[in-house]
Amino acid sequence: MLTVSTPKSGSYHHGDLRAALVSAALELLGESDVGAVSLRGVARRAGVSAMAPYRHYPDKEALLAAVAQTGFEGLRVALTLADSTSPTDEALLAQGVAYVQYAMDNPVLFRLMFGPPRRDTHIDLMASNETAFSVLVRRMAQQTTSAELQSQVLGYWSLVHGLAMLILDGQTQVVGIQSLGTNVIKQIISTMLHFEK
Amino acid sequence: MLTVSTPKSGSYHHGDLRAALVSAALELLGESDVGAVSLRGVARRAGVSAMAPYRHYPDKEALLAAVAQTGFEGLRVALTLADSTSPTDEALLAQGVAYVQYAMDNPVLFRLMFGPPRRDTHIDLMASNETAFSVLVRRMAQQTTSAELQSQVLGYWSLVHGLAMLILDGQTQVVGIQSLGTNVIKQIISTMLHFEK
DNA sequence: GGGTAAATGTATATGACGTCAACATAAAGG
DNA sequence: CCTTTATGTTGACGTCATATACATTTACCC
Repeated sequence: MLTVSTPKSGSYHHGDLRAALVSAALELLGESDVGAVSLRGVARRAGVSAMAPYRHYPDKEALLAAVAQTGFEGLRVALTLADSTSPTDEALLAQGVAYVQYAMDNPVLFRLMFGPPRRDTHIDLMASNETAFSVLVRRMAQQTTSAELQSQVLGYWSLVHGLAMLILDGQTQVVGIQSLGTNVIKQIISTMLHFEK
Repeated sequence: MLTVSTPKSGSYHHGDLRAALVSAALELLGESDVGAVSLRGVARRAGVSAMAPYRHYPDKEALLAAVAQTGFEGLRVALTLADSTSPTDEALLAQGVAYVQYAMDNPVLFRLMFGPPRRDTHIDLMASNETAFSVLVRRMAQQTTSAELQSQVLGYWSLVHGLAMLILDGQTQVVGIQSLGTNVIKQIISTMLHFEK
C-alpha cells in the first residue's frame, strides 16, 4: 500500500529517506511498544546512519509526529469507508465500530496518535485529527437535533475512544469480557446510543 | 496525607526508602511527562544513589507499577467520596464527573495508570483497578435493569474514560470546547446518559 | 560542460539513561 | 561479639538523543 523506493544499492544518497523513515517507524511500531522505538533503530531499519534522520526531521518527536499523522489519515479512511458502506441509519454506529477496530488493528500507532501532547507537534496533530474527526461530525450532524450537538459529538467520541483505549489497555477483563469481536463492540456502543428515541 | 519518614541526616540507611521512592516518583510525575521520569531522577530526588532503588524494586517498571497502584487507590477514594456525598439518583453521574476530574487533577499519573500493559505488572495493576472499578459497578447495578448490565457498565466506563483521555490529550479543542469546568463535564456525560428514560 | 552551493549522509563525541557486578556499611539476632 | 542479612554505593557497559565537524552527491548557473 504505502511503498517506498528502496535505496539504490551502494548509493550514498537514499532516494526518499524522508518517507522511508516513516515507513520504518511504522514497521517498528507494529513489533513493539511506543517507548521501545528508538530513532537509532528507525535509522538502522532504513539502512542509514544514526544521524541521517536529522536531515529530514528536527528531532525524534517530529518524526513520530509524522508517523502519527499517517495514522490519522488511516483513521479517516477507515471512518469514511465505514460510513459510505452502511445504510444511513446505521452509519454512525458503523463509524464507531470502525474507530474501535482501527485502534485494535493498530494498537501502538493509535496510542502514539493520542499520546501526551508535545508542545511542538501538538498543533499539527490536532489539524490531522480534525480531518478524521470531521467525518464523524458530519454524519452526526445529520442524525441528531442540533441543540446539544456539541455535547453529543464529544460524548460519542469519548465513548468510542474510551472503549478503544480500555481494550488496548487490556482492561476489559476487569468487566469480565474476554472475546472482543465486532458484534460485542457494536452491542456496547449501541447500548449507549439512544438518540433515536 | 502520604508522609514518609525523612532520612536521618548523615545516616547510611534511609529508613523507608521503598515508600520514599514512590513519593519521589509522584512528585516528578507532577512536574513533567511520564517519559521524562527516570529511575535515576527518582533516586536523586530521594537523595540516594542510582542503584539503591533496585534493593526494593526489580526494575523501573516495577516502581512505576507501584506508583500506578497508589493512583488507583486515589481514584477509588475519589469515586467513593463522590458516590457517598450525592443523592442516590445522581450518584452515578457524580462518580463519572469525579472520574474525569481525577484524571484532570493527576494527568500524568492517570496516563501511567492506563498506559501500555507491561507483561510483568499488568496483572497486579488490574487487581488494583478492580477495587476502584467496583465502586462504579456497585452503584450501576442499583440503577439499571440487569439485562444489559455488563454492556452498560463498560459503556459508561468507556464514556468517562474516553472523555478524560481526550481532555488530557488536549483534543477537546477539536470539537470547539475551550473551558472545561465541572458543569461542562457533567453536561456531556448526562447528555449520553439516558438510561432513566 | 564545469564549478560551486545546497542538499543529504557519515563519523565522532557528549551526557543521560537502565542495569550488572563488586564492594561497603549498618542492623539484627544468636 | 560476631556473623548473617538487609540496604546503599561505586564503577562499568551498552544504548539512547543529539551536537559538531566532515564527506559526498545533486542541482543550478555561466
